[in-house]
Amino acid sequence: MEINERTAHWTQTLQVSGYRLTAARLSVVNVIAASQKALNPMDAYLLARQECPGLGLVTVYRTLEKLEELGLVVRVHAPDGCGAYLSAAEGHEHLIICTHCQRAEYFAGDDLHPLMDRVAAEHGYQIQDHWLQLFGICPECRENS
Amino acid sequence: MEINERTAHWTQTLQVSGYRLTAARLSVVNVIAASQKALNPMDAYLLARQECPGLGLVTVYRTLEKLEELGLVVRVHAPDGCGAYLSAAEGHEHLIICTHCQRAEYFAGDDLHPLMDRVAAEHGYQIQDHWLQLFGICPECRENS
DNA sequence: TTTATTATTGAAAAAGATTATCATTATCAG
DNA sequence: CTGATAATGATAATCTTTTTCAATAATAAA
Ligand SMILES: [Mn+2]
Ligand SMILES: [Mn+2]
Ligand SMILES: [Zn+2]
Ligand SMILES: [Zn+2]
Repeated sequence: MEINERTAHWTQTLQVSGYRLTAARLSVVNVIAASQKALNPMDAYLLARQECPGLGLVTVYRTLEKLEELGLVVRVHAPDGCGAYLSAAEGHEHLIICTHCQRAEYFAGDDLHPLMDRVAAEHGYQIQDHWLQLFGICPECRENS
Repeated sequence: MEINERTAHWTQTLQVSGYRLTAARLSVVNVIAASQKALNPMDAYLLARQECPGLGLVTVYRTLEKLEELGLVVRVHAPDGCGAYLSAAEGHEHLIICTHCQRAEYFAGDDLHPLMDRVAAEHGYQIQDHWLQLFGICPECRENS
């Protein structure tokens, strides 16, 4: 999805959900929706303050909380931290994260059903969900090294 | 691996690595090595204090840090927290975690190479590592519900 | 066994990250 | 425009993890 399309979708969803559109909130939306990499609250705060100087860090936390609750962003877990947020996937996708620059991209088309069926049978678990993430070096970072 | 075997291995590894064997440290080792579920520092502290009453929470943090550095335990990431530790896998294995009781088991035999090759080709990433975790309901919890 | 070295310990303080309070302000339906 | 109230940001409060430091205990050497 394109950035403008995404911010339009997010602001509309916020509004439809009964949330008001404020300058502070929109600055956070813009920053997260446009970012190629997962941002933690402090990252987002520093970037969004360029658009909304009076912004408070608390508002960043509160906005991320709402975006997550609406399924528009997801929290990204990685070896170096689990407090960063990224635009949610479109459909069933998983992340590949660059260990150099932290750029994150989604990929689709995994089929873990055979594996899950086997594990379910062997361990007796009723499987509900799965997490899959790949880590590597992105094309840009491969060139610059 | 059996519990006694595991604690023996851990204490030996600690000693060989130049760390001293103290009552405080051993109480933490015993608790983590015996646990079926991932324990966070406070969990481990409360359990280990039964064996070592004077134990300090700081020592739990420090012991977990050393065990992780030696590859004997791993930090487990889950939707409800990323600060818990579990005995490390033997070889290449991944976790299946019960969303009811948090019991965690390893499973082997996943083969993500075809997927990783495809993603590498399509996204241009050089893939270094992967995380895979399944979530579900364990056999015991399925019965009790 | 005794001794010397020094890694380890736990209390306390400090630092970081996240959440709660609350008076003020801004949004938006009417 | 106006009124109801959601949202804001400063501040304080929590919660988790790390740092400091003097006292202690584990280990190797004598
Ligand atoms: Mn999948
Ligand atoms: Mn694997
Ligand atoms: Zn990169
Ligand atoms: Zn269970």
